[in-house]
Amino acid sequence: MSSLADHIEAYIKKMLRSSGTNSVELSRAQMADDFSCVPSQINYVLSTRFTLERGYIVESRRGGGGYIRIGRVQVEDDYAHAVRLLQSIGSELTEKQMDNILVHLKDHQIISPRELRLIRGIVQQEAGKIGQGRNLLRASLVRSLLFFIIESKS
Amino acid sequence: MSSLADHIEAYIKKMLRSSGTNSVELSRAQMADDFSCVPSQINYVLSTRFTLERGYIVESRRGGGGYIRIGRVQVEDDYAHAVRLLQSIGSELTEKQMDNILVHLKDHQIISPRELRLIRGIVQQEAGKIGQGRNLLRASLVRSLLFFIIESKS
DNA sequence: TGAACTAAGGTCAGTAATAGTCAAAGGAAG
DNA sequence: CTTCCTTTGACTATTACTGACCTTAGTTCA
Repeated sequence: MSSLADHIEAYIKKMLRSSGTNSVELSRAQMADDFSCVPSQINYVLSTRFTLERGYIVESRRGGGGYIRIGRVQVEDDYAHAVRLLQSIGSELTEKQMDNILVHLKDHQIISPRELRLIRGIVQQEAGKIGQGRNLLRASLVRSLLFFIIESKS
Repeated sequence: MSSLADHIEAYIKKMLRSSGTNSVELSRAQMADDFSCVPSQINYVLSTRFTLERGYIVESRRGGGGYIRIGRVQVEDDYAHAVRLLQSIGSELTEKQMDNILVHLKDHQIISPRELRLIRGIVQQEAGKIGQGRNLLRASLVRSLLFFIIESKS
């Protein structure tokens, strides 16, 4: 049931975890070949799953000896970083923005997968109860829940 | 007597029981096909029977390879009463009502004094940001934060 | 040295595959 | 008959995947 994009994402994350250097380099064509797909599929995965919002940096070079390098953003202090992320939440938050923040925090082990699911569930449930102002509610809810979690752990 | 929605509910619960993992994944279209109904009927069942208050988390994704995943979250007996209290929170909540609930939960050791202060602080902060609909926001915020706390402890 | 060739990677728009929303119609229990 | 729950379907939104075409960098050789 999980899509090809999911598999590619998982594979890259596994490479990242086992790299030790927080950064991996790969060949787009090679990758596409390994997964039997068109090369642009790799770009699709990168642009949907490895965004800056989610805490990843992607660099690349074309031409002979070209490459794609994927790194995780470096933070000195996870706690301070999380607080900054929280502060970056404005008064409105779309579902996609929320997801990016949650995945970012999960990938950096600031919240657990279970907490991520719970927050998503709670927000979905509450947002479903109102007609207007969902983005406003989402912002409040996510800010509060994350603040609570971070505060509880510190 | 027993409606189609009931059958679908029972079927999903049976899948959950026999899954071993406390979570099942299904395809909305497939499900609708199996029960010879329109796909949105599945949404109806999910939104009326598999709510957070009843102990379920529903996640889904659209698009190719899309899915609906239903997970179970279990609440211990100690907290069942608190959950019922949560359910009684309507769509609006005044500051006074909120305080009554928080104090009650603190007195019954469901939340700690620190958590009480934290919730009050968060709600005050968020409520201060908006002009209208404070009671609506308070209800969502308190319900969500308390649910999160209870869920995290059980 | 620079034109032509080779070897990467990037973009974008179109198609297909799912799921979600909402309001209206239907039906059963009081 | 009224009210509440169920069922339906038309319309919408999101996500995945593909292929044609574009850009950039290195290499070769007249």
